[in-house]
Amino acid sequence: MEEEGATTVSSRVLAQRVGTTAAQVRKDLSLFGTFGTRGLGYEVRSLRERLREILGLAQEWPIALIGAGRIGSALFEYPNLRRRGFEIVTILDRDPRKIGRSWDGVRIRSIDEVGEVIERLRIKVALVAVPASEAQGVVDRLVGCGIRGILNLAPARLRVPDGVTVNEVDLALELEVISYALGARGTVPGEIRQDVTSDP
Amino acid sequence: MEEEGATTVSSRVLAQRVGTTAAQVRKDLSLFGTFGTRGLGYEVRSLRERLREILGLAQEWPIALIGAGRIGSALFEYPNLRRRGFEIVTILDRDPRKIGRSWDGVRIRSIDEVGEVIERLRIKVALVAVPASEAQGVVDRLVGCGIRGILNLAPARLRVPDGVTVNEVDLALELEVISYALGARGTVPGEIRQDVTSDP
DNA sequence: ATTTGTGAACATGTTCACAGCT
DNA sequence: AGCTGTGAACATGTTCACAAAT
Repeated sequence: MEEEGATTVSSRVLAQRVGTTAAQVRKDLSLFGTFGTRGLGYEVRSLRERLREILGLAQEWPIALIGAGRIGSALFEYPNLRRRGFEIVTILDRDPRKIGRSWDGVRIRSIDEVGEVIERLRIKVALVAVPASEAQGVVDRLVGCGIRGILNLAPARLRVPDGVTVNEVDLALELEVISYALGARGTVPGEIRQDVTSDP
Repeated sequence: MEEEGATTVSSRVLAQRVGTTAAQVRKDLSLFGTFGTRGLGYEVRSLRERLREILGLAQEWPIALIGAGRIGSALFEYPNLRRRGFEIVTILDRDPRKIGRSWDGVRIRSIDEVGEVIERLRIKVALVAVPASEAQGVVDRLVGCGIRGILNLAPARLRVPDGVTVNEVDLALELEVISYALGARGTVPGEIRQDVTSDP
């Protein structure tokens, strides 16, 4: 909206863009403080900036990519990560044939170097794209080296100590959700809503 | 559990495996019917079978992959989809250099053939892996041809008519969730819980 | 006139705790 | 004795509706 030249925006318009209600937007924002001006709405630039801070996105996040297979490669090339402030700064694998190669200037290192690299590059977050059977072992090493957040693409349920955040993305599971939604049950509660209800 | 030879399982054990509580498991199951035997628990094989039916997973789902780029390629090679009952049976792209090639015996076709292919192969679900700028256009065509479910990997908010299910996977967003969780706020409400609470 | 921020009302989701069955 | 299925109690999340601010 900033790029579109908008200087101010109401909860109603925000809600429309995002697929929720105006009241919801206001209540959600209110949990973090007071952002708007009554009668006017929210100042786009300052709202954006405050939200970036709340979400921890004011900084760039250096990311370790674990697994230089096909999925790892697709992730590495995925331009959206960088655009959104996440930069893959190291790639780790255990296959000797891959170690030593570079992707776009980023060297693929041995997983054994994980401790050294993570410390040197101050990495806190890792993208795990290894086979499911290796995922828990890799994650244990990562956590041991001080990684605090993990985005896991392997279809494996990971066990991590308190204080480490894991986010799982399982594409087969997402397809299963669609499968259920298409069942002979009509519209399913909990389905993604695309329609906007707004204040009366 | 079936492979492990278990013939019967309690809500408590199911809950542990899945990261929730025994009461939650029982309540959730009860919404779909009555599956267990008091005093004994659930019969593994029959529970599995009933759940497969409820989720619509008793059948194989033929899937159309839209976009033969890097992400599309990674998805196509991803063995887990097939293992979980989803088989990519056609690949559509608009790049003439890709059309006509085959991946592992599956021909890449022009997106213009979408209607014909979807009908012939009885495809109801598509995996959209095209650039964000093209996503809405592609989805409109898919919906026009009778696709009922879409798993969207492009970071674009899609508008679809009622009766079509869309599921969005946005990796940058998942990293943002981690970014927020790592903020100086301690443990965050809504975070994935790994600890199991069970009935007393 | 317009729009926020927020208690209060309402709705949905989770846990408790126990009767009822094996 | 052990475990399910489920109302009732409790907790969390959403919407309403309006006073306060510009």
